[in-house]
Amino acid sequence: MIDAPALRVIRAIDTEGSFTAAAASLGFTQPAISQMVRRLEQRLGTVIVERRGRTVHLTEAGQVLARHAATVLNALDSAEEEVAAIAGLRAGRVRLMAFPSASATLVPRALALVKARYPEVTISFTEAEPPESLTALRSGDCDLAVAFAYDGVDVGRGEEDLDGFVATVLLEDEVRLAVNRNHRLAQRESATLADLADDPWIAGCPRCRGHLVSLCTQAGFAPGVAYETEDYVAVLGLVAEGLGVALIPDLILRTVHHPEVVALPIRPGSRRSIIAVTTADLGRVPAVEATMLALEEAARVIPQTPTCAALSSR
Amino acid sequence: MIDAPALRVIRAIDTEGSFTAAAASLGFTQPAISQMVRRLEQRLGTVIVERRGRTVHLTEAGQVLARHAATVLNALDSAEEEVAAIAGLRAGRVRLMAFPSASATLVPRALALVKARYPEVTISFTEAEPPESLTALRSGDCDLAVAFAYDGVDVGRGEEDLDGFVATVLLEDEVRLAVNRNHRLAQRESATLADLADDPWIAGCPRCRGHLVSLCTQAGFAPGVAYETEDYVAVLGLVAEGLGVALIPDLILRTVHHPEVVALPIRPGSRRSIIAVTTADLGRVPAVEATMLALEEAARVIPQTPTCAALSSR
DNA sequence: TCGCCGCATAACCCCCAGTTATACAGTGTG
DNA sequence: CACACTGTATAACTGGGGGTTATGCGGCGA
Repeated sequence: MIDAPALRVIRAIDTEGSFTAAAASLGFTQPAISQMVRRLEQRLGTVIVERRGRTVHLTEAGQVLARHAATVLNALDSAEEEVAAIAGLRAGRVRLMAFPSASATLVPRALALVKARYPEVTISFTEAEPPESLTALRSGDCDLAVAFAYDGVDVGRGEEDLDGFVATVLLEDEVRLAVNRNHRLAQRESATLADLADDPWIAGCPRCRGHLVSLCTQAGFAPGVAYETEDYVAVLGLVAEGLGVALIPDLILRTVHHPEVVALPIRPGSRRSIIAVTTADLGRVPAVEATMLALEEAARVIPQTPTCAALSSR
Repeated sequence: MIDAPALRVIRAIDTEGSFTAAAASLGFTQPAISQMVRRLEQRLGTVIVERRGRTVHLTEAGQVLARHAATVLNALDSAEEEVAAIAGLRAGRVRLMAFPSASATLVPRALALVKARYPEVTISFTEAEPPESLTALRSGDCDLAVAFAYDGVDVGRGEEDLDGFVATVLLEDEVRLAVNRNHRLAQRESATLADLADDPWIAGCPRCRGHLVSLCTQAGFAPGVAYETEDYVAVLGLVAEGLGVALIPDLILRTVHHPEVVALPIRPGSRRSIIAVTTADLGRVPAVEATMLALEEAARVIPQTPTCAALSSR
């Protein structure tokens, strides 16, 4: 019935005082205005402008329209501006979730990068292990998740999508064996899991434990899990006390050092991929995209751990 | 860029939860919604809805649009409603101007009629003699004027328009001669102006005075104007005191009676037309039109004064 | 009285926004 | 595990709304 262009015309007529001037101010020709007014009048069933000789004036109905025109056009303008701000990274919000050990270096660095480039973009950050973060992503409570996948089993690898998600590999994280420095294997250059078939094991998060069991099974034994904790600092503490051995991603060992603990490469090598996950649509939201790029950039600064191949050729 | 239909669609998607449901609720087909969203997205340069499997959700930008959609659509709705109210005579304002003696019966009756039929229509009323009321009409300060025209000389007659105005004759008002009941002509059935060439005259408003002079000139003399007042009650008072004679419209004599005053028909008869004047555009404004009709109806209740022809045949 | 300025109208035309038809993807269920 | 159901995306087509140019007409000022 009434549309925005019509209101713009009404407003222009009101302020300019003539059809011709209104047309000029809107970039139209004069007949366009005449027709627009006529259409609107016969649609509304009442006169909205009073043609008095060479000048035109709004009738009461026209003034009603002009009054509401301000509201409507202002709202449209601010909507457009706000969306443009989001599109232009002058605004926007990203709900980021990452697993605890990514929170240590990768995420803070990426957050800093985004904040430096786009100060108006706000990123809310929640720690969560991959299963929860992916659930949150699925349910719409999260825009971008930093997760990890062990050796391509847990979730898809590379640029592939998992369950409709889009995942980008940020970096590869070599899994190492953590033993007490007095452990019988502490001086070795590397170890196989079979060497530790009888040691008590300390398991991390459920997925990590799953990975541990899987690797040990491949090595021909079932690990005796003596302790279980999601906190890697605690894991290191347990190892430091000589209470057991553990598999710990290299990324953790770079941030949490412990003098009593020695980290050995394992053979065959095992890695986890640290990935950024989002949906195809959210990946195209500017703020999310920018955060994604910042994560990739932050990951690039952290040197990749030597690959299994490079390790064995040493 | 952003238009009202698009906002309607966004809102529907938000509330309905799917394109199909939104389409159904708006009476569109599903592809229409798909295309609309796509268009909007590429126009705005950002993603608006996140397609997650079988369900869709608004992104941050989409939520911004949905939020403003409420403002815009509400404003449009209320604008439409207000205009419809004006068009349907459930609202509206008429600025009416009438000359003093019309205010006595004609206008009050018309106002009452309008108020009874359309209680929500408000009529503001200002007394003004024809020249001022027509000026106000021309300048936009008045929507409808009740004026008078002496014998088709002052302003156009009948349905003709004067200066782009539209005039409708409400009633014909016979001009009579008012004399003191002791006047030498008081017992006559009628009089000619020539009979009163030597009497002192009492003149009314400027236009009335003009008319008096014009009639007397036709009768071959120049009237001696002893008193001049715009107030017809005062005119009658002067006549009652025997201070002079006056020409007074019949309409006045019907409302203001004075025992000392006798009103005689004059020969040749002279009348003034009481007309309702507005512009072509304003005449199509429902409230103005309704008031105009009410004026005509009110005039019909007041019996026409006998015409000059009927009088002379008596 | 003439000329300029501004609105109205007619004829034309293009593009946008719908429609139908159909393919494709995700999600439960036998 | 496959199938059916439900929902979105895409393609091709079509109609009409809304703009343009050209022209007429009326009011206002010099």
